[in-house]
Amino acid sequence: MVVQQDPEPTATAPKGTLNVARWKEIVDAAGQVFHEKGYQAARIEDIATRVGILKGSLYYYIETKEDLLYALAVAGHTKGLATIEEDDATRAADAPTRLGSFIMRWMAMMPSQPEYAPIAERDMRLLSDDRRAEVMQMRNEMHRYVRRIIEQGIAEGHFDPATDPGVATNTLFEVLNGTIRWFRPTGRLSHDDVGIFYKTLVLRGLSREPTS
Amino acid sequence: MVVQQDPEPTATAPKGTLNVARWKEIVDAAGQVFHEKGYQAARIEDIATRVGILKGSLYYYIETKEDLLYALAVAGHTKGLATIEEDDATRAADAPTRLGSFIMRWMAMMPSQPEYAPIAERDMRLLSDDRRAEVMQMRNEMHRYVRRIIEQGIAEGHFDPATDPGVATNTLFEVLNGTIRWFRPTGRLSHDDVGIFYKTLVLRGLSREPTS
DNA sequence: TCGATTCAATCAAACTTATGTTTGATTGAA
DNA sequence: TTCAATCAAACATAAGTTTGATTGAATCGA
Repeated sequence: MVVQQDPEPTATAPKGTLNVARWKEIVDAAGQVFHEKGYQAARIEDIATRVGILKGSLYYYIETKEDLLYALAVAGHTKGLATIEEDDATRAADAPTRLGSFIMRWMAMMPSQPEYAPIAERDMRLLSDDRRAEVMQMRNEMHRYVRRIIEQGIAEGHFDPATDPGVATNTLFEVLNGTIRWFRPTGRLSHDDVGIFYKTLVLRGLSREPTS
Repeated sequence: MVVQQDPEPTATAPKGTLNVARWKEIVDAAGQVFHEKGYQAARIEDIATRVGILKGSLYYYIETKEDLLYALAVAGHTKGLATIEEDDATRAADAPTRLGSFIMRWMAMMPSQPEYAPIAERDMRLLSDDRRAEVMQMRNEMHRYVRRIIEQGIAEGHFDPATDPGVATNTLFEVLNGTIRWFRPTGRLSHDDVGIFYKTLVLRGLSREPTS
């Protein structure tokens, strides 16, 4: 049975009411396993075992392994967009304030988002064309948000006018999402500490100060 | 037959002289295919076809698919370390100069290194323990190099003493290597342009200027 | 209250397919 | 004649997927 996140024309019709809690368990487990091993190396069996059922039983919830990648991608991007939309507090502020706030909010979101991990990787290529397009649209919306802040900062005179907003946006997301590749929560530093570093690095980095 | 990059105790003994040019073709092709599809999704057949032979014939050169990943990882890291060791020109300079030079040299290296791509990814996990340890050692050496420059910069008073050198090093490599995930050489900007952006971003970012 | 019925959820096992790998034959230049 | 290099075909196996049976709690009818 398929959980219909939104209407999927060709998907098998639902058999009835679902165990939504179980579905969340499964997606969480998939997020963990994908994070540890990467999407392709992760076995359906790994995920099933983590949930406590047999691999075949997973197919009561999914039609294909890719469904799990898709579910995680949508969940992660949805969370990302939600994080962006909490912007109210600084919406009217200047670009440095808005960008700093965004960085801190993004980093605050990460620790609760193991699901987010896989979407920061290149596994998106493995989604079907339709699904990838859908996810990419969400991704582009996030990028547009950051890009506009950077453009605003240039227009305001806060940021270096030599900055290419597109390049800067890509770089910022690489920095933020790259965190999952090296950060270990057991270490000395918290996500928040790292966020503060990113914030000062980026705000100074984009400023009009001479480089020396 | 296995190309012995360095003594591998348990590897099958070489059958004789190798066609070294062909071996390089194969590694290049593997680099391209891995870059496009990722290591696991890449089929041995894709690589063979690109070289113009049948997939079985590849096994004249390798023992296992992982050999190709390993060869690329070693080649990429070797190139990375070589890039670092060209440091002579700025070795005695101050940290900002050295770091800026490193960033520019690194970016100059990238376009000629499709082989480098996979090592920037998380596919290293798929190497055998021994090989991964070996590659990680090279990686750590590169990180140590950057880290020392950052520590030097703090000691000199050029860089913000609040900087955690380890975090800054990880971040810098994420920025540099993240380039391969979004950069398209067909675009308006060159690797060099991006390098200049990175350089000013990082040097300003690590400086002691207040953030405003 | 209690037997019958239903159906979500899972099991157990088989099936399928892609693809990495092996093998023995072949080619063609030196 | 040799042997590096490749072919052609078969092989092996992991892992995704399918299928039919089973379980057990909730619901229902008498």
